Amino acid sequence: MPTTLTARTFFTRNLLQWHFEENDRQLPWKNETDPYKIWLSEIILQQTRAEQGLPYYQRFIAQYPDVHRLADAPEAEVFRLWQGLGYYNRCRNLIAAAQTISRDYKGRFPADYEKILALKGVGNYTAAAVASFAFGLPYAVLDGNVYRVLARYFGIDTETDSTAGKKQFQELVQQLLDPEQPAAFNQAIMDFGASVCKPKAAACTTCVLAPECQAYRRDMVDLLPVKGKKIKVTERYFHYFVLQVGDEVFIRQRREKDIWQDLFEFYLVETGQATLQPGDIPPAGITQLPAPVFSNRQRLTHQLIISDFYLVGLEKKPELPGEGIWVKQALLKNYAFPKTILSFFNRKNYF
DNA sequence: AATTCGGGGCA
DNA sequence: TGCCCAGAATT
Repeated sequence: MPTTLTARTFFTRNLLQWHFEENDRQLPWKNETDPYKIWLSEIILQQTRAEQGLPYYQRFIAQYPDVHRLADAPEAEVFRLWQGLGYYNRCRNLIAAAQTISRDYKGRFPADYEKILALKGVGNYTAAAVASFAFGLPYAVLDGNVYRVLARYFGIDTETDSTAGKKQFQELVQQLLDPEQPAAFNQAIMDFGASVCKPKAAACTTCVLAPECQAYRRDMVDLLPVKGKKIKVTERYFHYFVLQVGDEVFIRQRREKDIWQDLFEFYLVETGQATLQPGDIPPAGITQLPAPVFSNRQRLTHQLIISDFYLVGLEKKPELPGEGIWVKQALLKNYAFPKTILSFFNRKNYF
């Protein structure tokens, strides 16, 4: 799909005009110039809606006003602040990048696209966002909004999750970028995708780009963009033994390469079926199978986690395989848990 | 090139 | 329910 200069001009000019006139929702990271805050907001917002990320952003800024504070914070404290936000490798990479900036760059965020891109957890999108918003560098962002807006406006049916698609859209948006005002362009195209050219129920009747929009012209708005990959959801059965001795509970940190890495959980027995079978009993001094006191289903992108929780009161701490710690209930708030575990805490009549 | 990393909002 | 969200890293 070759783009004419006329088309590029119309698109970019009208998009920027729309953005200038539109009173869109103000968010704390908009019109922000501190690269630390912009970077932090972008990491939090990866695959995350603004409404969901906003309270986390506010708590992070309050707790860690600058990159040194974040770099020097205890890892467990940062994870506790990230608890519930998901994609926890973002948190791990956030800490690593903060330490790189704090130590290698002495707290001075690099004003260089390649150096920004080299930071842990920073890919093409985030590097372009920070480079443009913080330093006014001419790098166009390519996120879910941009794919959608461009696929529809130019009538592109290339699969957006293919290598060819990424390349095609990346080159296109970079051509469309107004190098005189990269920050405004990037903000505009993402805001436009979020509020006008929405995934469902796009506001085509009032859209300022509709006159030149290929998808609108061909009545293909709901067919674009095209994604190729299908996701397969695996069912997993977790049996959590809430082992208690006095006012202490046994928890362990998930270290394996799996979901919820670095978060804490109870003693886990994972099986291939919903009901616990004789022989699945953990070596925890349990002589007979207890009945679950609570159940939970959590849907992740690729997995459905079905959990049963068993309350087990013990006289003395048993010998358990692997690593783990006994924690007083009052101190559980210092550890980061996945939502499945939090759902157990939040249930009525806990302990 | 394909998978896998959370969790929530929406029709 | 299925799709999507200010994506990135790993295999």
